[in-house]
Amino acid sequence: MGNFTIGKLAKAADVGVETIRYYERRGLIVKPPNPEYGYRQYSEATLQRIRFIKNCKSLGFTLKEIGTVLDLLDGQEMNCIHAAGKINLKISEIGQKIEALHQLKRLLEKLSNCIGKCDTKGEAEFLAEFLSPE
Amino acid sequence: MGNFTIGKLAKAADVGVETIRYYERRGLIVKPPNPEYGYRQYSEATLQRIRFIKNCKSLGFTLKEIGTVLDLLDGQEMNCIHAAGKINLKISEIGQKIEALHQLKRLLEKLSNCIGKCDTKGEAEFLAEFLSPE
DNA sequence: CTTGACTCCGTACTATGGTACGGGTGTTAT
DNA sequence: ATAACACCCGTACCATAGTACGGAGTCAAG
Repeated sequence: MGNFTIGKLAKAADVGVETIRYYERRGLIVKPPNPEYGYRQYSEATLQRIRFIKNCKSLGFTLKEIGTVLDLLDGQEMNCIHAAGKINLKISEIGQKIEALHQLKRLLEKLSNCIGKCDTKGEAEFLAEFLSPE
Repeated sequence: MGNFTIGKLAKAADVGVETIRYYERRGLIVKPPNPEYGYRQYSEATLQRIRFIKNCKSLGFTLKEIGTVLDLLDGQEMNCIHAAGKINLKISEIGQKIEALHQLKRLLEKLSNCIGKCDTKGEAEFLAEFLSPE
């Protein structure tokens, strides 16, 4: 266990084989060295990395942004103060996304309520509430 | 106030003029009717719509998804039960995104802590925590 | 009443993030 | 041992979301 060929890894992470190769080309995951004989072997850690990338992507981060976060996690950033700054920036960015999602959720909940009551409200009114929630 | 030419609107929403035209082509915003003479006039409501789209995009939604949400807000979805189902689906999707962002935030906060203490942890360890947070 | 900035519209190009293809080689199930 | 299937690698193609361009019309300041 914990050893995959590229096809197994792709299945486990639920992405295409080509996606994995693409991430290797982009430097998001390391390509295991070409073995003396047989196929490359991928580790559990790589599987986790791919899942992480998928996750972040669905949250609106680009592969480039994800790459810099991975570098931070890898401890590739040698300058500690610089790294800390980047991390804190990301943390506050994430906080903002969370807040925006909460607003969006409240908006849809309100809409759901109106539909339940067969109440009708204009779209402009809803968007106004979204943009300046009370 | 509340009346914009396309250029003013683009500036106010902080997008390109071409982006607005693109959204019109995609049907995300309505193109004001061609006036007898002169330029089209855009309303405040359109500005809000574009800001909404920008916002949702940064949260990882595609333009297609955003379109269906806008349709719901517009009350275009005639079948109430169907609409309510879609809305509730979106709401739970958003809840999941919020949870994922919280996890990611905790992960980076932990990382930030380790850096503060000049403590070092492997990337695999961090990702493992992210994927199965205690 | 002209000149410069802006709009209109169609078409073409770009960047990002993959996805598909094809020819060759390696592996495995029967 | 020989299909049938998986991997390797390079290159080409694709969808999404814009971005740029060119030629014509429009507006508004001096």
